[in-house]
Amino acid sequence: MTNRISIDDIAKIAGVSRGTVSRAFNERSDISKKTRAKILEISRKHNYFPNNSARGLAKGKTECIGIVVPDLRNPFMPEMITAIEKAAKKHGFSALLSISDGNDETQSKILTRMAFGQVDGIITTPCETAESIRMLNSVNTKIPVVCLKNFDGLRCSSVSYNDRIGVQQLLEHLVGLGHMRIAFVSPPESQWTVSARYAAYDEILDSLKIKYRKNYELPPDSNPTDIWKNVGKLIFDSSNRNIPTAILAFDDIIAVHVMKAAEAYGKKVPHDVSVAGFDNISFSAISSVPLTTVCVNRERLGETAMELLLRRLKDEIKSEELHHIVLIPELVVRSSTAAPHVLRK
Amino acid sequence: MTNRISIDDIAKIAGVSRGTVSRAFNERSDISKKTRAKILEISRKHNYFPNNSARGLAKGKTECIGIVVPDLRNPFMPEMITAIEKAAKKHGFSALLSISDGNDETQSKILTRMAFGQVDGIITTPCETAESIRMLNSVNTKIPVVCLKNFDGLRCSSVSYNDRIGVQQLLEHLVGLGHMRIAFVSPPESQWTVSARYAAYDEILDSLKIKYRKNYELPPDSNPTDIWKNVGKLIFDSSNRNIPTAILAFDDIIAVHVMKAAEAYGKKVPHDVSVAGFDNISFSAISSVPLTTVCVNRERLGETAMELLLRRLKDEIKSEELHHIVLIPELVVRSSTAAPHVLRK
DNA sequence: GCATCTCGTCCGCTCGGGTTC
DNA sequence: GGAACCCGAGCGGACGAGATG
Repeated sequence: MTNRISIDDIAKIAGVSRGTVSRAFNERSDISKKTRAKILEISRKHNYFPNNSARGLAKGKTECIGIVVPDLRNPFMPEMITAIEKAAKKHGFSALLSISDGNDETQSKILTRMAFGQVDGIITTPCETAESIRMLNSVNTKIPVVCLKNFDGLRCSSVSYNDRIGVQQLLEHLVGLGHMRIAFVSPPESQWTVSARYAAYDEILDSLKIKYRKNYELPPDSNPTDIWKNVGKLIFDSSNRNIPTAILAFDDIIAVHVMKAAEAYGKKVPHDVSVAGFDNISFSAISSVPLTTVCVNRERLGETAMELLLRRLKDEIKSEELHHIVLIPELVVRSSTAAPHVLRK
Repeated sequence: MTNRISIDDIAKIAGVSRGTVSRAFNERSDISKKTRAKILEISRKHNYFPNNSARGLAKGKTECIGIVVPDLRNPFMPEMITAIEKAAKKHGFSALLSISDGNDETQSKILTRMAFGQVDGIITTPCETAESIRMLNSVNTKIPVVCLKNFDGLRCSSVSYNDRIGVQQLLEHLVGLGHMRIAFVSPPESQWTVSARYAAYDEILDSLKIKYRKNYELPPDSNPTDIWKNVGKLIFDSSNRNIPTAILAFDDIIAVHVMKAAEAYGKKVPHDVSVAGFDNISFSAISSVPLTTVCVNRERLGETAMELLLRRLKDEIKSEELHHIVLIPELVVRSSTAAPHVLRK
């Protein structure tokens, strides 16, 4: 740090006191427009800007929020983060991004550091372990935490979207097309969201008086680019006598793998099998067969989370007061779903 | 901030001075193992951790780096960011992520704030305007800046990869397969990287004694999911008498659109037209026809950028000393390229 | 003389009571 | 009696000279 020029230097140059310079930068009322303009001009000329740490220390806030996510592999995350960062910036906040790797301990270290003066509040897609929940609840008593998921034991506000309605829209769409054998394909790691969507799948088919159930669970060891091979073996293998006519994938990524697997086994989508996903990631619109899926508005998700956080920061909401906001997803019908082949003959 | 417990409280409880507590947390030598252990234990019990702003102010550093990128739409970015954040974390740094939207002014505000005590150094994919360059050069005299691109006028260290070699590998691959009519498809916005790749395309074909040149430039107004429609009109329209047998796309995303367009016009990839991309984003391995592309190792890119930054931070490198590290990409041959149809008859 | 710890100063800024015209 | 400004006390920790055993 050469070039160090501080508030005192500017004060001296402007011929005012330190406090006045401070007031100029903090948009406070008790300063004349003229003085303020002059000070800002001088600051610009001398390339001065108030030091962030000092300001943070004196104010007891950082104007910075923390974003903690397990990884960025699913395009959903970057889109989500973009929205959060945008909303944060709009309110004068910066965003500290930290990747937990889905690891309890890593997450714990990140949260500790964040909670002690690194950020004013946290938006996170947390790990689902008991230890993680304990930690989040504890951090939430210190600085506000908004989770992008909501599950048992978590005592933090949350913004999420309604999995059940998403699943319902997709299933009703498929059943409406005439499908009676709809399978569910779930990812290797079992998370809360997976169970939630499966439960919805089960119950909604129930309400639609459909008996068929089939849950294909992907093996955990698969190489991310080879998932479709396992999908193929699991579902389309010729020895499988009871192939579903439609497949509800846990998310769009898996759906793409399902389509690829189908193709590899000579099945046409949607002619031989319909496929639907979840999330509407940008790629699903341009996949070889554009994917029918369910869309949650990331912009709104991000904005809502940020707004919830802001209200806690402004003390409009107390830490004991938990808010759970649930957004409604929308069905996006594309070409990967159609009436089952048998019906069309 | 309720719950506020400071270094003084811990000192009092432990029966030592403030300085000793500080030393316990800073791994300094002049403190006995026993005292240190005791202090850390007490801190843990009382849920204490040194305040980040105060520490930053006293030390004159934040242990935080800034990452500034135009957007996260291309999956390349999140992968890049993941690598940087990982490397940063490894060295005890947090990462502040800021999205510039490719906008000069936004970038400028971000950099100003970052340069004044918000972070210790910056890794960025900068805008390419004159104003942006001026700003970066100026910021770089205050805190170290490492760019993930390198272009004229920029006086910052950089880590990038060799576009020319990437293009060369792809072209030699295509020409080796027998292609004589290879077109280049470039994105709407014209950036430095586009010209660099086009220049490489031109010169390398020259050196391979191939005359054919064709640059399809995508219109700027296209909806991100509809790019392929424009590609189709541009390239595969039946009135186009001189359709190339192979297409070199600026990046994988465009390549995917090219493949989709080809399909829409009844052309089979690679039977009727070969397609190659750039970047090897995760999706290109699972697109309907897996894409031939060129791969740069993000892990290395991120790590290298972080290491370069660290050396500046440790004063091993002076700000006047510019380092430009150029990584070599690797060819990844998949199924989207093959010998041209005519040859195979 | 050495390991270990204490003390006072400083980092750069905000804030609010007090002062000035 | 305001509007505009000054002043001094923190904010929580780092650090180095000096004290203690």
